Amino acid sequence: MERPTPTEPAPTGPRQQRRRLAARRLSEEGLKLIARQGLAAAKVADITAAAGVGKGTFFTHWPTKDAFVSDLLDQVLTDLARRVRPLGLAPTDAETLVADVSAVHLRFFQLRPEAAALINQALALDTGGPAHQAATQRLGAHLDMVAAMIAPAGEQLGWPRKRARELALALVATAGGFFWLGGPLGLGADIPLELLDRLGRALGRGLAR
Amino acid sequence: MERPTPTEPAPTGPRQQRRRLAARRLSEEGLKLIARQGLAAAKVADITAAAGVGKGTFFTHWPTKDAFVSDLLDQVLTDLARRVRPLGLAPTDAETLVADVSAVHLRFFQLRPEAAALINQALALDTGGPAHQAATQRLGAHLDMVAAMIAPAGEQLGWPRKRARELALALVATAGGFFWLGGPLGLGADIPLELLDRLGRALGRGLAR
Amino acid sequence: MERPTPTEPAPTGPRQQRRRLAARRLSEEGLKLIARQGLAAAKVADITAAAGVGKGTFFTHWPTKDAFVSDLLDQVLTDLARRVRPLGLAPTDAETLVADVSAVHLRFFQLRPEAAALINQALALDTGGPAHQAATQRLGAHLDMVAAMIAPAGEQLGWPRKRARELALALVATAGGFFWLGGPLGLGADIPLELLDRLGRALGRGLAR
Amino acid sequence: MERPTPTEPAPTGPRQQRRRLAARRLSEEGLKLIARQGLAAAKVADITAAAGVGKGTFFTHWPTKDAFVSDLLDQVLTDLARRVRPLGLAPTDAETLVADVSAVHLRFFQLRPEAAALINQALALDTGGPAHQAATQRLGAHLDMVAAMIAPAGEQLGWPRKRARELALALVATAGGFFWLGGPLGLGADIPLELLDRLGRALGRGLAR
DNA sequence: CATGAATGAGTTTTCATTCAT
DNA sequence: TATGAATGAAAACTCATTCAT
Repeated sequence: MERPTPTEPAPTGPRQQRRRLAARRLSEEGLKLIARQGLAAAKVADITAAAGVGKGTFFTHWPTKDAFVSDLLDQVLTDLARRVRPLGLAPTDAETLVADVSAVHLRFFQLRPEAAALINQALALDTGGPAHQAATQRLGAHLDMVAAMIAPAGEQLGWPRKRARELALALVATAGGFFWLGGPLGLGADIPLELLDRLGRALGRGLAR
Repeated sequence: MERPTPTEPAPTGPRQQRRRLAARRLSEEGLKLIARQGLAAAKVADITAAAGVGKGTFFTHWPTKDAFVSDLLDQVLTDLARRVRPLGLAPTDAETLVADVSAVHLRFFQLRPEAAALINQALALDTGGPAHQAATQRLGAHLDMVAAMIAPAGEQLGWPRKRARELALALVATAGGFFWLGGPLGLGADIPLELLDRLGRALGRGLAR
Repeated sequence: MERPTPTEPAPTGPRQQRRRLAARRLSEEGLKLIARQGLAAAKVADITAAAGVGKGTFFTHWPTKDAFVSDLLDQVLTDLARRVRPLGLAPTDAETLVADVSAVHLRFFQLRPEAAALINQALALDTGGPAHQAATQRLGAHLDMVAAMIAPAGEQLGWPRKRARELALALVATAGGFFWLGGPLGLGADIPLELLDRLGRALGRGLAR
Repeated sequence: MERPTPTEPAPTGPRQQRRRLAARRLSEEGLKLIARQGLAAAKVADITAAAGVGKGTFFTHWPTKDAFVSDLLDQVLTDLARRVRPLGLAPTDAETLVADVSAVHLRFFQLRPEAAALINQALALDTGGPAHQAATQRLGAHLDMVAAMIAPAGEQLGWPRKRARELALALVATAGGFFWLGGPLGLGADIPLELLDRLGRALGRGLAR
C-alpha cells in the first residue's frame, strides 16, 4: 500500500523476466501448433505442454484462447509491417514498388509459413465474437497500410485509386494463400529465393496479356 | 437389407428423389454455413436445421462430419475443374492461357465465395485424420490438373517445368485467397468482372518488373 | 416437412413420456442434492448420476445449471402458492388468517425441507446474472401474493398497509428459515404438527408483549 | 520457527499491529463480499484485493477459505451473543423476555445484514468437510445459549422445555431469514426501529390466534 | 512476513454420433 | 428410412492453494 517499498521489486525483476519468457514460448509454440494442426485442433493444453508451463498459466497471460489468437495475429502482422514499411520510403517506379511489396510478403511467408497459416485461420474465430472482429480489423489495418503505399503505383498501372484496397488484398492473398495452401501440399517451402522472384514475373507476364 | 422385392418401385423411385434432394440441400446449406461461420462453428445441427431435415438424416448420407466436408470439397473442385478444363483444349499463346486460367478461377470464386472459404478451411480438418489426407490429396489433384495444363505456357514464360505445380498453386491461391480474405473484409464481392480482369493485368504489370 | 405424417408420432408419444420422466427425476434429485450439499457443491454430474441419465441429457432440458435452479425455485413456489391461495377465499378474522398463512408455510417447509433450503440458496445464484434476477423476482412475486392476502388483516393488527410486504416476508422467512437452519442442526424435522401450531402461538404470545 | 531472539521487539510490536489490521480488513471485506455475492462467488482474490493486501497474505492468516468462513461465523455469533446475553440477567416476565431476545436479534441483523447472510450461507459450506461441521456446531452453540435463556419463559408460554432449542431456532431464524431474504428484495433495510418492534407485535398477535 | 505468479484438479458446457422408434 | 433424444468424451476456463523471491 503506502509502504515505501525501499527494495523495489520493480516490474523488471527476474520474476517478470521469467513471466515474459513464458509468454514468448507460449506464442511461439501456439503459432506452430495452429499452423500444423489448425486453430480448433490446437488445444490450449497442447500449447502449454509444448511451452513447458502449466495449463492455468496460459490464462494468466490471455483471458481466452481467442484473445491469444488475436494477439498472435497482431504480433505477426506487426512483424510483417516492419518489413514492408521501408519500401514506402525510397521512391521507385510503380512496377518495382508493386513487385517489391509482393516479394517481401512472399519471402516473409516463406520464412514463416505459420504466419500465413494463422492469417488464413484467424478469420474462422468465433464469428460475431469480439476476437473475430478484432482479427478482421487488424487484417483490414494491414491492408490499409499496404493500400496507402501502393495506391499511386497502382494508378499508374491503370488500377482505380478507389480500389487500392483490393489491389493490396490481391498482393497479400497471393503470398499468404500460396504458403498456406502450399504447406500441407509440400509446396513452396523449399522454393529458392531466386525462383520466388521469378514466380512474380512469370505470374505477372501471364496475367498481363 | 434393401429387401429387393420384385414389386418394389425401382431405386429411382420418388423415395430416392427425395433422398437426393435432401443431400443436395444439406450440401448447399452446409457450404453456406461453413463459409459464413467457419468449419468448427458450423454445427451439424445447424446444417440439418437449415436444410429442413432431422439431425439423424445427416448421418445416413455421410458417415462423419469430416466425410461431409471432404465430399463438399470434392464437389466444389469438380465444379471448378469443369470450367477450367475447356481452356486446355483451344490452343492459344502462353500469356493468354495463364491469364484465362487465372480469370476463370477468380470469376468462379467471386460467384461462389463459399468455395474459396471451403478450400481454405478444409486444410484445417483434424490433422492426421483420414479426412485431412483426403482433402490434401483432392486439392493436390486439382493443382496437378492445372499444372499439366499450364506447364508448357509457364516454360515459355521462363518458369521451370519441374516447378509447374507451384505456378498452378500461385494462380489458385491468388484467386481463392482474394475472396476468402476479402469476404470478412467486405472486399471483392462487388468488384465488376471487367475490373476483375484488369486486376490480373495490374497485378501482372506490377509483378513483372 | 410437408409430409402428411399419417402415423403421427405426436408430442405425447412414449418418447416424450420418457423425456418428461427424466426431467422430473432430475428436478427431484437436484432438489435433494442442493438441499443436502448446497448449491455450489451439488455438481451437475452428481445430479444426472442420481437421476440415472447421462450428463449431457441435463443440458437438453435446461440451458445452464442456473436456469435449472431458477426452474426449481419456480416449481417450488408454485407448489407452495397452491396451498396458500385457498386461505384467501374463506373470510376469517385477521388473527386467524395470519396464523393460518404462517401455519401453511411451516407445514409446507416441514414436509419439504429441500424447498426451504432451495429458497435460501437461490439468492446466492451468480449475482448480476439473469438467473439471480429471475430468482429474486420469483420470490418477490410470492411475497406480493402473500402480502395482498394479509394486508387487510395486518392493518387490523396495527401494521401499516404500505409495509404489507415486510409482514409477508416475516411470515415466509420465519417458516423457511426455521427449516433451513434446522436441517443441518437436526431440528424441526420431527416436530409434530400439533406442536408446530403451538410454536406459532408460543412465538406469538412471546412477541406480543 | 518464530526465532525467539531476546532482542526481538515483543510480539506486540508494530509488525503485529499491521498484521492484525490486515486480518480485520480481510474479515470485514470478506463478510461484505459474501453477503453481496454469495459464498462461492466471493473469491479469495476479490477479498484480498478489497482489503488491499496480496493474495498470499490471506493464507498466512487462515489455512483455507473454509476456515476463514468458519472464523467469520464465530466472530459474528460472538458479537451477537454479547448483545443477547445481558437480557438473561435482569429478570422480567416471560413474554417480555421472548420479545426482547427477538428484538435484539432483529436489530442486530438489521444493522449487520451481512451477518444474516453469512449465517444462512455458512450451512452451504462443503458438506462433509470439517468446516461445515464446525459451522453447524457453532450455530448449535448459539442456539443452546438462547435456548437456555428462554426455556423457562417458553414453558410459561406453553412450550415444552425439551423443545426449547426449537423455540430458540424460531426466534433466530425469523430475524436472520427476514434480513437475508429481504436484502436482495430491497425489504427491511430501511424499516425504522420503531416499526421493527411493532413487526414482532403484529406477527405475534397474528400467530397467537 | 508479504507477495503474486504458477499450478492443475475440478466444473460446466458443447456437440458429433448412436440408436430405439 | 427418417427422426431427434440420449450420450459422454473432450474442451475451455476457474480458482483455491503453494512457494520462490
